[in-house]
Amino acid sequence: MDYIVTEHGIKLFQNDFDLDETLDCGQAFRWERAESKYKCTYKGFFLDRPLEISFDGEGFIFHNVSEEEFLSVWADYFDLSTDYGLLKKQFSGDDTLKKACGFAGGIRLLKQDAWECLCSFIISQNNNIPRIKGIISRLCGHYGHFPSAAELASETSDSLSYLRSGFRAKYIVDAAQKAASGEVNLNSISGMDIEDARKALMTIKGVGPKVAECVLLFGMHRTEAFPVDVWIKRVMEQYYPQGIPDFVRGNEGIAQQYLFHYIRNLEKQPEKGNTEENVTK
DNA sequence: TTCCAGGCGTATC
DNA sequence: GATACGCATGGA
Repeated sequence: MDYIVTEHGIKLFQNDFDLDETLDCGQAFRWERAESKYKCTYKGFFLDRPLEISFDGEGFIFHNVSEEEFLSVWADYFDLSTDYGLLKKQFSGDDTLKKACGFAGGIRLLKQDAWECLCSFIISQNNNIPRIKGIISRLCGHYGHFPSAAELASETSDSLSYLRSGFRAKYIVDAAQKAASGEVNLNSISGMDIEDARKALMTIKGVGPKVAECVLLFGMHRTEAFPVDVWIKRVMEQYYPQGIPDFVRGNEGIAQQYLFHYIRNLEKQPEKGNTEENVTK
């Protein structure tokens, strides 16, 4: 790890890392881009620990962070011990993945908290990213932090109406009650065989295959987890009718992140000739 | 107005 | 086990 300690905090020199691509790609929902004198700044949280992080054109500044905190918290959260350059090199044996890595090669997989991740992806179902962020923001605003399972276990869908989370409120309550009672033990699930882990997570109401996979990938860093949402379904149909190539095995989830970002952007800004813009009116 | 969003529960066959 | 449908909310 290449970093220096400065009077403002830590300055990290890191390849394969882009703040927009990592913090605003739909894997985490509590990071906001902030105005600053730097090229790019984000403010957000891991658990109850706040962070302001900037890119100044050459390095990543972890504002007012001690070396001890950087090494024990943030280096792990940003998965700095994984060589994403090497992974991308491996992925580039496949044409589509090569393009995806070239498009958003600065994505890193955040090692998030399992409980926050479970709540967040329950909220994400049949929803869009701005609204997911809004609901989570109202939730944290209400408690002053991201509420624990124990805190949410005594809520009801009525008492959570201020979230405007719709039909998902009852699912949040069920997840909180099961996690708080120990009926669902996120800590032990994280170490289970992945099939057993999926089943255990799916005993929660509102947790199906997609949400379970997201919790495994983003909240338990199980990089072999492969969430299939509407976007990835399109990728699979269009590019991988035979399935994801074998050499990706073990890192399907990381490949998924590159593909997700790639396909979403392709459809947002379609290349010329690939649209229906010019059909007869 | 209608459609859609990082899906899932339920009913029905 | 497969498939169809409703679901809360809000932005486009």
